[in-house]
Amino acid sequence: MSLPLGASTDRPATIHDVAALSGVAASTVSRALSTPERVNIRTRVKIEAAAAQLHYIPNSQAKALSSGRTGAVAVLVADITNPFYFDIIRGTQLQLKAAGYTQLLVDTEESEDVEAGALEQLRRTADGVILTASRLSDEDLLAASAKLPIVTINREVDGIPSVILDTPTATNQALDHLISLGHTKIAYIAGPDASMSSHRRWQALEPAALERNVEVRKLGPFAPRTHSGAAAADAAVHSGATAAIVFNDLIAIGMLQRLRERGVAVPADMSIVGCDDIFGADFCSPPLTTVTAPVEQAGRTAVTMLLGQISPQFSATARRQAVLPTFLTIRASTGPAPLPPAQRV
Amino acid sequence: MSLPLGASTDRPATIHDVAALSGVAASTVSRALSTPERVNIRTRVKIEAAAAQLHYIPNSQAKALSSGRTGAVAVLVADITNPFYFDIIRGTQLQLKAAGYTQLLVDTEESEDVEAGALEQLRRTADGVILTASRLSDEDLLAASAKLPIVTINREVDGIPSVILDTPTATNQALDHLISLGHTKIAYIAGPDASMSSHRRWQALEPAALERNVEVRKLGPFAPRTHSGAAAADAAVHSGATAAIVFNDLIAIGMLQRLRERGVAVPADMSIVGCDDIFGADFCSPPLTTVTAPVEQAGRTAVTMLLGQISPQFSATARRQAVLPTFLTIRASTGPAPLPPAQRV
DNA sequence: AACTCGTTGACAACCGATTGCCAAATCATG
DNA sequence: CATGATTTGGCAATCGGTTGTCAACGAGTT
Repeated sequence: MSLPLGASTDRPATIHDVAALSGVAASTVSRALSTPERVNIRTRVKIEAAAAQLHYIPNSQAKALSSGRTGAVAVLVADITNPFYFDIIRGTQLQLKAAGYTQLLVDTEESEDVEAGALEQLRRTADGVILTASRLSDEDLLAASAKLPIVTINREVDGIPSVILDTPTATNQALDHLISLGHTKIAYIAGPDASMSSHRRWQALEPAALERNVEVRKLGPFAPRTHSGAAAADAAVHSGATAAIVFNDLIAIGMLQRLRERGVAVPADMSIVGCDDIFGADFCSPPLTTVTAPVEQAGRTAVTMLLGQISPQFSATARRQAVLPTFLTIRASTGPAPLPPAQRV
Repeated sequence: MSLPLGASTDRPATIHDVAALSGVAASTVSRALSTPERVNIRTRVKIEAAAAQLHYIPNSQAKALSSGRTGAVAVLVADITNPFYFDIIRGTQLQLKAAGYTQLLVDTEESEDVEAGALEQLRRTADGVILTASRLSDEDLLAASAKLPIVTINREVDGIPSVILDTPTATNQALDHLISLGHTKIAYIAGPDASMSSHRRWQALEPAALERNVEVRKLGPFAPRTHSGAAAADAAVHSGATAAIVFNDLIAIGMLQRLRERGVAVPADMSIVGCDDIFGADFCSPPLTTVTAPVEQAGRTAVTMLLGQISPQFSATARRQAVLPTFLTIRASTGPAPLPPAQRV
């Protein structure tokens, strides 16, 4: 395809140009394009022809200014370079484009301040916001949602629609998996203190461990980066655990690297379970046993919910809560517990 | 930090609210905020206080409409989920934020049509565009650049500022590396036909191979995805090559997986060199020998160039061309060429 | 042909800023 | 103290659309 040249060496056509060319008023052009059924079919055809001829593209700024709707939805992520968000971004992008919306991607740099500031800005710029792993307090979130339609992902606040990836259930599955392999001393490598997901998993894990009569110790917090994996690995080894359930794959992969450096064999000496099943989890060494979540679907679902809030035309199918199931994917980073030193000789 | 609540339960403050509160005209408020030196210091203080009290945030749509500047820069990438772009995105995001600009991220889905359409749209929405790995023809690119400031990354067109990652030099280095290991039959796994980078590398590789008297065969094209790696691996094996220089790490990692499935040992039976040094290249198995490029810096440089075009205040430092050096990172996926079958027994 | 009813299209106000132009105010100077 | 030079501040037009209001028009009915 070729860019439409020729007619448009000058400035882009406005609605007035289209009106002049088709011999009607500007308002008629506006109506013909936004509510075609309220305009005579002949006039409409004439206007559409003129618009096509001039390559007319409505100015979205002007549209937003006069109508109050921007046609944009913001997606806030904590860290653009965290592969976990790729699929969210792709999912939202896909669904938004299909509905004729534009995606505004904002990186909050894992900072509450940046997140709050962006939210305030966005109030004018976007018709709604999708918040992933928000760092804000419940009160701030509620206050923000009073001003602007919001859907959260992996964060539950009463009164705010949300999409939750049910990782706690799967981490408990992971616990059973490890127990069945003979592990009795297990570490939980926690994520940032501000992370709801990390808390929820621990809250599920702790009672489950008690019930099954195994020891699970919480270590951390650790930043969700591969290089935090070194500290996490050292902590896990030092704790005497033979297996670790890790906040996310980024840290888990970092641990894999560190353990290899230290000569700790995975899974012979220590088993590792990650979470998220990000890009790379299947080809790291050894391939990571991890909790697989339908992340892209979470993005799509969040968009659907948000659009339901924003525009009545989508609201028929609108739910306000969704819990998406996850499952344990077993690869090669988990194996039988090593024999205790006493029994070795 | 807490969201600024209280005063703003109602709609956001406008410039008129600020003007009313401080007892001046709206235009004075506008001037006080954009050209402070042209306003009496006392008035200015009064206005600033009022603005702060009302949590005034200028409406960017209105600003764009009246001033013609949107304060946004679009970054077009072929595929958001390709890790190569992560660092570009991070680099541009960083630099744009520092300059007070907003980043508009657009996924062109590797499609020329989508790219052209987006460019046309963006003409009103963004002050400039950064194009990564454009699929457009030179003519279309030039036409587009006449309407809107453009900087390209990895694409050279006369008259358009560009940032080039000098991968051809490094792939030739890779060639020498392989030759020094004894390889004489080498495959070049090509990227999409529309990719300039792939062409440039081949154009450097072919004469170099001739000169060094080794055989380099071009195979492909292959889509820049991990799953294309399977076909690429099979093609490489079938060609009889003992080493492959691969268009990018995504394909290279896919090849690694496929080769393992087929029982072809890397690097014992075949050596692999990737390109880009993406996330995962260091922890795949075996870790990938690859061409490391300063991708994030490319993003930053592109922004600097673009801003130089857009606003005179940055133009002092503006260059119009930049070629960024890359280097070969040797990991474990390359090794000595296997002995020819005849010599084995 | 007169009348009603329902459509269709034009006018104008408005969204929230920027900016050119001019008048008022300030200040320095003779 | 009057005058001119220089600031400083306000009015109003403008950006490109949307949308409420209302007049004009055409079709259908009697």
